[in-house]
Amino acid sequence: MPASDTRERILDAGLALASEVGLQGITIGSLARSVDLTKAGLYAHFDSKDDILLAILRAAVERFVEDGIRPSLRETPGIGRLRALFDAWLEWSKAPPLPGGCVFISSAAELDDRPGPLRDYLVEVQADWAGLLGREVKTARERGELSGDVDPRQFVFEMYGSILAFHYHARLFEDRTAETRARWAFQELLARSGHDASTDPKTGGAGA
Amino acid sequence: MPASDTRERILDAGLALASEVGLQGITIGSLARSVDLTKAGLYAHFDSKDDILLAILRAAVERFVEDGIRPSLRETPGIGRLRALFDAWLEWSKAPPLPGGCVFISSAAELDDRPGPLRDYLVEVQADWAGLLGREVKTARERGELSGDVDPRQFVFEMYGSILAFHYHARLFEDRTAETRARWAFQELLARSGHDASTDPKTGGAGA
DNA sequence: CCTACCGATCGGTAGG
DNA sequence: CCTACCGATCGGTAGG
Repeated sequence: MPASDTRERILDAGLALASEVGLQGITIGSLARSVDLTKAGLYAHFDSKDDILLAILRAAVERFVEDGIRPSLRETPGIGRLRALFDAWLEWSKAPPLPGGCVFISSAAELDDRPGPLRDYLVEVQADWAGLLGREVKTARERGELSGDVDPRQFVFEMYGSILAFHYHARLFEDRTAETRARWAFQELLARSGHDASTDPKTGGAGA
Repeated sequence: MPASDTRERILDAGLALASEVGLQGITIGSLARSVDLTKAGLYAHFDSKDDILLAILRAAVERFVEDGIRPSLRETPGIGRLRALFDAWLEWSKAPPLPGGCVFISSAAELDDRPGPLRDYLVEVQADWAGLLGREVKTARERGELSGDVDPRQFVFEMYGSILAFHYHARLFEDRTAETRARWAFQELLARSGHDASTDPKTGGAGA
């Protein structure tokens, strides 16, 4: 029971569209056209436009969990896993399985001012993500891979900084060095949090 | 010659509207209503919607230059001025003279994917800003306030990170600690760039 | 899942 | 700066 092939097709097209024009930029008409249905056809699968947008956001989350989080959880808890999560995050922000940028970052800018179920869902999802990263920082601290006085929330705040600056520089400035700079910033964050880089399995890829 | 009072009124209202619903969220009708004109009234002052949006973006830049950059330039070149610029930037991102968030950040997410004069202007303005910050980092380096191996572009990249993470956390998560975290991140950036914090005139405000 | 349609609003213009 | 209007599109629905 694939839930409905058409529904999946709609969400795929919606995800692609959202990454290009933003969630709010999606129009019932444009979405219908991109999936070769009439507008009424869409309403056979969804109740309202908001219902569609929410489903698209959920689909994006599913993909990120599948492609980014799940594989990272196979890494050893602590620094190793934290690094894998950062890499997955960066990879996703580069260009998900999508033409435009990261749907979460662009929709955050659109939604931060508009109360409603869409915003609520995004906040919930992002809080979960920040929480997961924070717990991994704690684990690394407990394992002695990070120094005892590292503040997990501050650490996660700065991880967000690297990713957001990457997204901004890569997409607006079309700056090819953005990825290297983001990795470098993360490396520096690890270093000043008491992580001994000389014990890393792989330290390459950085260098301003 | 105040250029036309009405034009100013339109831009003021447009700026406020843009910060709430985004640049692209502005509608000729909604803008006309918010300034108590008819749509045709707007076209007595502007040629097209894009013309209006561009003028709004220009008005935002003027304000930032006036309120943020200009006063900072009175500070001593180097660290002092860099700190003033960071503070002004953070202050502006908090809530400009505007209800919504920073127009440049939100419009960057909207425009990064849409070629055109609007995007071109934003890129130009942001590149100028990054350049100005970069030159100030260089000055600080030459004055011996930052260590010789600091990379100005990497430094500016990380300043962007702090501001963007602040904007994201404050607006989406409604996180009250966001400002403190951003200042802390900047302080850490200075510290690991060889700046001796003990010589600062004012070091307060940080503390995770 | 389509045809055919709803009232509202979109960006914009003619003419004054 | 307004009235009056343009064709196109918006989100959505009735009825099948």
